[in-house]
Amino acid sequence: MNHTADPRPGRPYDRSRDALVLATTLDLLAEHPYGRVTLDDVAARTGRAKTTLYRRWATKDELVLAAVRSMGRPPEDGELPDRGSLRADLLAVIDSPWLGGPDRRSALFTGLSAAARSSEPLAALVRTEVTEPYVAIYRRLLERAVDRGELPAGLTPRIPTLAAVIPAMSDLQLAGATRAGTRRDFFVAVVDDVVLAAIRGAAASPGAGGLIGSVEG
Amino acid sequence: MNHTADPRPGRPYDRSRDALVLATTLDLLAEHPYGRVTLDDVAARTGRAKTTLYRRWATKDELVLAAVRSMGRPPEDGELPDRGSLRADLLAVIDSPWLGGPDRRSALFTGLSAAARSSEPLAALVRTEVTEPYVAIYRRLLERAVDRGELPAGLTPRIPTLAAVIPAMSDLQLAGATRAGTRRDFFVAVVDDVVLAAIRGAAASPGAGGLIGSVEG
DNA sequence: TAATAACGCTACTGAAGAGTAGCGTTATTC
DNA sequence: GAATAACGCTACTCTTCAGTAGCGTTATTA
Repeated sequence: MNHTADPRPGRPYDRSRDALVLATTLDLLAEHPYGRVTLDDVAARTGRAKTTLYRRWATKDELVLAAVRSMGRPPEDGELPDRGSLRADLLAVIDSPWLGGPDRRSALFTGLSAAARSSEPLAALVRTEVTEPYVAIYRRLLERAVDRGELPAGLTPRIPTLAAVIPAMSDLQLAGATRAGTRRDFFVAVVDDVVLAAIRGAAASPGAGGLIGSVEG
Repeated sequence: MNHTADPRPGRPYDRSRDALVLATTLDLLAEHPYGRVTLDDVAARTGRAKTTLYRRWATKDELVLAAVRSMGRPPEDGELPDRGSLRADLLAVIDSPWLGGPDRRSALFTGLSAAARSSEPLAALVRTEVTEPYVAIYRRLLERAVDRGELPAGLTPRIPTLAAVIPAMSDLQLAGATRAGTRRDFFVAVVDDVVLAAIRGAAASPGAGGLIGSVEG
């Protein structure tokens, strides 16, 4: 494949399973708390020796970091067609295949959230690679809705607040809500509420306002 | 104080700081992931010897268990006056002093959610001591709203789904939303959206419906 | 074929943390 | 005062896990 490979002598790196290693790291992060994801497990589940993992990534954090980077990005402008309404746009984000769709993506976010608490560089990476692109999407969708006339022009958006509820609901489990439906069901319900409220003007009291934003005066 | 104390000879247990130990355990759980809350820390922060802690609670899990039990319960029917509207009722739940109010309570739920993933008995306890009473409150509030005529009588409630979003938002941090306001601000925004949508009929598509519930036919 | 470097494997080091043993001290009952 | 048991303290055991060392094997280049 790659004819520009380095001309070093000796056996070359076998990169064929690197992607599997990264994916498995994410899988484990979605399943267990960060502290219980061990490199021995990753090695065993991917058929690589632990020492081989350390030849690529110097520390556990660097492996997780690389795994996060390998996730790709949420859908960009071009891949996010205008569905004609704010509700349809938000549902399209939810159902985008990024990270395996809404349920797996949500579980993964839960794991990353916990991992970010254990390592500041990792937290920074999660912010730039996951949070900010995600927030940018919502900002764009709200601009569209304003352009469309669905939302008032004077809207002060509360993007991070909105973004917080859509991608991740780690406490669904705490509330036993998983038995009442999938995570996707939950997100759809939120979207239904949020959009209807925004369009009809949720801001009952000044300063409060709904998740999407508030309108001054 | 207690004249019915056991008549055993020897130095009696000094219970004076037991409550402090339990409270400190919860504080640490709100601050760090479960795996990084150590009994050495609890001992140091409470001025007790680690061995003394083990004379009361046989394992770390039992300590956490006792701490959860010591939290008390969310406000019961009698302590939850009818505020006249669903919105006011929900805000009253949010602002109840249980567990130190909305922000601390939310942080604590985040910690408990993580802890519950590490221990099945602990998960069961969190369900019965935290989740179920909390869910019962929402059920009661929705019944009131139906009685009041605010919500339609044929409502199929989605209580666990609603309960999931109100008490805990561990991923606010992931989305950087904490900088945009307190956790309480977030909950209030959710309530504003959810209530407005429920009252005006959010269920745009059958089967979907908002967080509060859907109406058949 | 010689040199090189990745491979898997086994075995290790070192740190952290749950849980325990033992001891001298202190508060209580009889 | 004697017996008892909790107290704080130090020091330990045991387990888990991040990270490393060394070795025989294998894939590659020159």
